[in-house]
Amino acid sequence: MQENVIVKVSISKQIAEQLRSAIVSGQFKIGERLPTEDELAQRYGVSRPSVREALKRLAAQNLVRAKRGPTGGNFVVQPSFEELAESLSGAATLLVGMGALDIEEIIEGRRILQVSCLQQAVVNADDAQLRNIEDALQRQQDPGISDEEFCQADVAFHRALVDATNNGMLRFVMYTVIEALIPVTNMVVTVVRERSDIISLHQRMLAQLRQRNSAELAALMNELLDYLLQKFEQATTAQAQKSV
Amino acid sequence: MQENVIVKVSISKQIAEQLRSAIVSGQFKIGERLPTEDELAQRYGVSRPSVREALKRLAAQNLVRAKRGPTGGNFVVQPSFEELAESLSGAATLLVGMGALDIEEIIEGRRILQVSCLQQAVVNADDAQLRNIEDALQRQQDPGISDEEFCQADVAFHRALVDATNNGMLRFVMYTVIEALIPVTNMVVTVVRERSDIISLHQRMLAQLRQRNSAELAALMNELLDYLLQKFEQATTAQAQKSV
DNA sequence: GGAATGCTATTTGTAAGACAAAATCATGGT
DNA sequence: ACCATGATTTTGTCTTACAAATAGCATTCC
Repeated sequence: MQENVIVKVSISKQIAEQLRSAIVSGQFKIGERLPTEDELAQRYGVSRPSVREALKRLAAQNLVRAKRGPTGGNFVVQPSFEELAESLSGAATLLVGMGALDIEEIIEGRRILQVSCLQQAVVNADDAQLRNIEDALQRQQDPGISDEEFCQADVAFHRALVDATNNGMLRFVMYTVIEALIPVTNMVVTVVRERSDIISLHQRMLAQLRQRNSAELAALMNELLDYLLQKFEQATTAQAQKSV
Repeated sequence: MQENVIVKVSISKQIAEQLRSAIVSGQFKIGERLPTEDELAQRYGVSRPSVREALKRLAAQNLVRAKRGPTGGNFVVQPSFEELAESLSGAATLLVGMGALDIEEIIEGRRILQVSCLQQAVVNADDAQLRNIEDALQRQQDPGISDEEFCQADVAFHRALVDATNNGMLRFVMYTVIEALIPVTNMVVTVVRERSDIISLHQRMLAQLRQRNSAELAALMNELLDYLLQKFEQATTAQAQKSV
């Protein structure tokens, strides 16, 4: 059965790839149950642990989900925006955390991307989306919340802005960018402790969005990012001095 | 040792998460070898297969890599742009393939994002990057290449454009967007078979980029995406009729 | 007769032990 | 001095077994 080709790739990886392509090519439809682990093992002529390792690889990519019991098995799962965006964000924060991207780059990239998103939002935002933005802003204004909650509301605010573009591709991509900036926002908020400036800018942005004023909105976004960058540099130098 | 808390989450997943956070928090540095599977199993009080399943989850996220032999082990791997972008693209094509994003959205999103990237590229592109763009364009012009090679060159062209922004964040994000459009380009090329129009547009874009003409460049990008959208619709209706 | 309860079968989850394969290093022979 | 060979370490894979969850069925009690 085994070809005498020298394959360096581990069996579990091969099987994971085969299953993956079988899934994406539609051989296994969404929600469908794929064969039991024993059956897969038999079909591929390998042991169950190998099949399981392959399935875990797919599970890590949110492609399958396991369920126990008679009606259980490994099911092809509909990858949701949220999960996929989450794994993207995980990758992005990894890049940030390991220093592959520096803060200036991130802010500059976000400036470019987010300004253009706002122009799209000016055209497409409907009332419900404006309300979502306002909700996030309201949460942010509560002085009783913790720093962490403030940052969460901050993320929610920017996500709501991107949602207002009514474009799934933009949402998917921008979630990653927004998430990557969290550490910065976090640092600025916890160290410099300037919530009011951020809130004020957000309020003005929402007002301009309501008036469909694209140019002013872009200017405000630039102002916000300038502010973040400046405060971030303050925070890092302050920390550097404190540690000396 | 085991708390009597009822944990529904599988052990391998828990361990994967613990190892992951240990890695991203810097407890295990990049390139470092983490303990042997036996040692990890002992340390966490679980069996080796469980540890292995956890490691496979991390391997699927390109966080660790295994190597055999005395100097072997599971190593924390430096996540490279290319690998991360690849897994992102996999997620994006998944979204496309499963119909969570429609083509109009993707093209519209790409229009917004890529036009702003080009404006950044106008400012930042250096000679080497311009050469890379030209190289990809050269490859695309060879009439002897297959459709698949043509699409690869097309991707390389657009990637080179994004690389010219000199911004890692943009590159990271845009690779995903570019990849998501491959099926469309592919369809247009294989069904409609119009390479020359695409090449011509690319040539004009490169020329305008060389002249640092931001406005004209944006217009050309819009023209290209309009063209793709139009041809895509032609292709789908043609296929629909053929299948009737 | 109906409903609740427990039993059973199925399927994933976890464990333990063994051997194979790769790769490094040391040792011995030529 | 250099090459080869074997020992050693570590991941890769297989086998077997049992635990846990859960759905379906049967049984029993009211």
